[in-house]
Formats: sequence, C-alpha cells, structure tokens
Amino acid sequence: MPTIANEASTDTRDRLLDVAERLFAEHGFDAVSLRAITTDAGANLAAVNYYFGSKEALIEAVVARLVEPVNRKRIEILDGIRQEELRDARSIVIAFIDPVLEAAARGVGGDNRFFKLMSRCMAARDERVSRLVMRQFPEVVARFVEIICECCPGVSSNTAHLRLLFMAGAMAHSLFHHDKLAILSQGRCDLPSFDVLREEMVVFLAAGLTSRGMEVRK
Amino acid sequence: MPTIANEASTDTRDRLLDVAERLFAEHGFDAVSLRAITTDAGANLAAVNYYFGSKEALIEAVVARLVEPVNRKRIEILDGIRQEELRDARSIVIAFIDPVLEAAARGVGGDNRFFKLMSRCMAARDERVSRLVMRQFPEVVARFVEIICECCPGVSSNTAHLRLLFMAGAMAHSLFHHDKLAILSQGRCDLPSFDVLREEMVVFLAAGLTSRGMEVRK
DNA sequence: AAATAAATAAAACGTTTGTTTTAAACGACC
DNA sequence: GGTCGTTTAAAACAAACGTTTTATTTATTT
Repeated sequence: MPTIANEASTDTRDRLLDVAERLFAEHGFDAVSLRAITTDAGANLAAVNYYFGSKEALIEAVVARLVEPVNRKRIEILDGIRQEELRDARSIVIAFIDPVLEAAARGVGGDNRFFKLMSRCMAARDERVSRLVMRQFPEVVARFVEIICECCPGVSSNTAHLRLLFMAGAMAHSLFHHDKLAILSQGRCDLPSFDVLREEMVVFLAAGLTSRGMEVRK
Repeated sequence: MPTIANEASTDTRDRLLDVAERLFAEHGFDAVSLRAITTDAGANLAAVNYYFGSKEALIEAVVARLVEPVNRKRIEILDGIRQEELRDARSIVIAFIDPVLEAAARGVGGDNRFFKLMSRCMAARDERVSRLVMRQFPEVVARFVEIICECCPGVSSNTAHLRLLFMAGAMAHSLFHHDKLAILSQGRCDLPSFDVLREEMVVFLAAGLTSRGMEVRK
C-alpha cells in the first residue's frame, strides 16, 4: 500500500479513475471487471487493489470525484442568488441543473457520464455506494429547500423536499434517456439539442416549483 | 423444453416468476443468482433454464408480466377520459401514475416493486432488457402525447414528448427514493404517506404540463 | 554506491456464476 | 400395466470474477 501519493503514482492512479469512470458510466459497476479497467488503463490487474484497496473503494473514489464539484458549484450559484435579487423559481432550477450540464459538457464526446453514473449509483446493489451518495447531498438539499421555501409562496418544507425530489428525478431521467425518445416516439419526436432540453426542463420544473395545490389556504 | 404449459408446470413456473420479481426488485438483476431464486422458490437449480431457457429470458418474463397490465390500465383510463370531458392536465397525470401506484399497492408489504424493477431495467447492463422496455412503451407514449397536445394549449409534439419524459422521471425517482428523504433531509422532512406523495406529485406535474414557455407565441 | 521504499508485473487462489448433462420420479393415456 | 412425455433432482462444467501472493523493476534516499 502506498502511504503518500507521489508524482509517479498519480499517473496510473488517475488513469485508473478516468477509465473506471467512463466504463462504469457506460456499462454499470457490476458489468465492468477490474481486468477490463486495468487493461484499458494500461496497468496491471493488481493496480486497483494496490491503489484503492478494493473495487468498491474505487467506485467510491470515482463517484466522489464526479459529484463533489457539481454540488460545490450548485452551492456557489445559490450564494450568488442570495446576494443578487434574482430569487425566482427559474433561477433555482437553473442553479440545480446547470452544474450538471456543465459536468456533462466536460465529458469526452458529450456522453452523459454524470447522470449515467448517478443513475447507476441509485440502483446499485451494494448499499455502500448509495450511502456514499446519500452522504454527498444533505447540504445541497438543505440549501435548495431553504430557498424554495423563501421564493415559492405557500410551499412548506415537506413540500419543498418532495418537489426537489421531483426535480432531481425529472432531470436525471430525461438527461439519461433523452436519446431514446426517437424509439419511444417511433420517430415522431425530434431529438432535442441540449439547449432545447435545458430550456424545456427549466420551464417545466419552474412551473412545478411554484404550483399551488396542497398548501393550507387561509 | 416444455412444449405447452399444463397445470403441473405452471405451479413452479409461477413460483419462479414471483420469487424472481421480488428478488430482482430488491437487489437488482445481476445481484440475484439463479441459485438464490430456485432455492427460495423451492425448485431445482435447473428449473429456470428448463422453463425459460436462460436467466435473461426469465428477466424478460418478469418485466413483461409487471409492465403490461400497468400500461393496459393507463390506456383504459385514457379511453375513459376521451369519452367524458375531464380532459385537463390533472386527469392526464393521474392516468399516468395511478396504475403504477395500484400495482405497487398490490405488492406484498407495500414495497415499491414496480418502480424498483423499472429503475433497474433502465440501468440494466444488457441492452436486451432495456430494449424490451422500449418495446412496451411506444403505444402509451403516443397516446399520452396526443392527449397532452390536445389539452395543453401551445404545447407542441416535441414539447409533449419531453414533458412526458420529465413526468416519468419525477414519478419513478420519487417513488423509488422517497424513503431516503429522511436521510437526505437530515430528519427535517416527514416521510410522506402515499396519498400525500401522490397528491403532491399530481399538483407539481400538472403545473409543469400546462406551463408556458418555449412555444411560439403568436 | 548501497539500501530502502514504491510501483509494476505475473501467477495463482478460492468463489461464484450461468449453463449443461445425466438420472430419477411423476402422471396421463392407450 | 406398461409406455411415453413431462417435470424434478443431483452433479458436473467451464468461464469469470475479486483478491492475494510472490517477484521483479524502478525510483529515492542515505
């Protein structure tokens, strides 16, 4: 086991992370063997266990490296909203989805690596993975719930939590599966560009956020 | 291989389907071995290959058995809406989600078997599973898109397709993960009952469906 | 230059997996 | 009652997996 990471080690360590991220997103955690990862990375089979200790620890490292910056960016944007006075539902939605879209845009070939990986995490078989995800989100959730309650009249904390869940689901699902619209619509739907998808999503979710239904009307 | 199913065969065949459905929903397709299924069903290891030919064929059978009645019910409800004149967004949303909730309610112990299984399908590693799902939905998609366009002024076919995708994502995600709200909210959110969750979802999605944003305003 | 630590390489280990094969038991029908 | 097709049982197979162990190379430090 390496005690501290030096320059030589980070080389193949990072290559392992990169390759694992791509393969995990594309085929799922279970479907990708350590042999596939190490071969693709030009490393030895034992390298994963050498640098990370186990396959599960590698998964955790991959997920953390991808999720952390996105959530950090989200909070940054929320802080900006707090200062300016653009505190409407539309801004909230954008603060939620844009960091994800940016992370996706950074991905090679425009593949939806972030959502694919998140979706795989949600459905992952071992709970350690989903627990890792659960650990990364409470702060973001609290911040969004707070601002939703402030900006959307009549929305309670409970409702805000649920609406955030709806938002997350709509975003993840549509970004993950938008390319299947061609089949689902039997060719009757044009594949939307990312810009169009983003704008449609913002409109839809902002309307949902500000909708009035269950609150106690006085 | 059995040529036709008689009474004796359907016994363990159905037991295999029941057990597989439950275990697949709970742990995922890859995580459940044929040994676990056959043992739990009180059958021999070879039974799955005997009745279904392969594990993949068993997965297909399980999914089809679960999805078909839900989509059939959806279309039934849409037919009812067509006749009556309750053609508003709220009715559309209800036609979409209620058959799922009913299927969930039928599940033992109220587990979210349907969405869990659907979520696993979406993230499944072999494309044959997701292709099976894709084959089951075009008709439902077409029907919902049609009625969305009719009921929601200014919504084009492309937009309707996307909004249906948002709906599906919000529903699947929130039903699958609503029990994780306790952790995500750090105890600040009460776990919603199914009735509350349903009503919140209907309000949110109906508002999204009828929202106005991207259409060309004349 | 020798010694020590880090990194890579190669091979083997013990499990588990889906599937196939071979036998035995069961049930209907002539 | 014997025979044939169907269903269950038990065992074996080959392949793939994550992990560990043992050697060898490379780099750093004394």
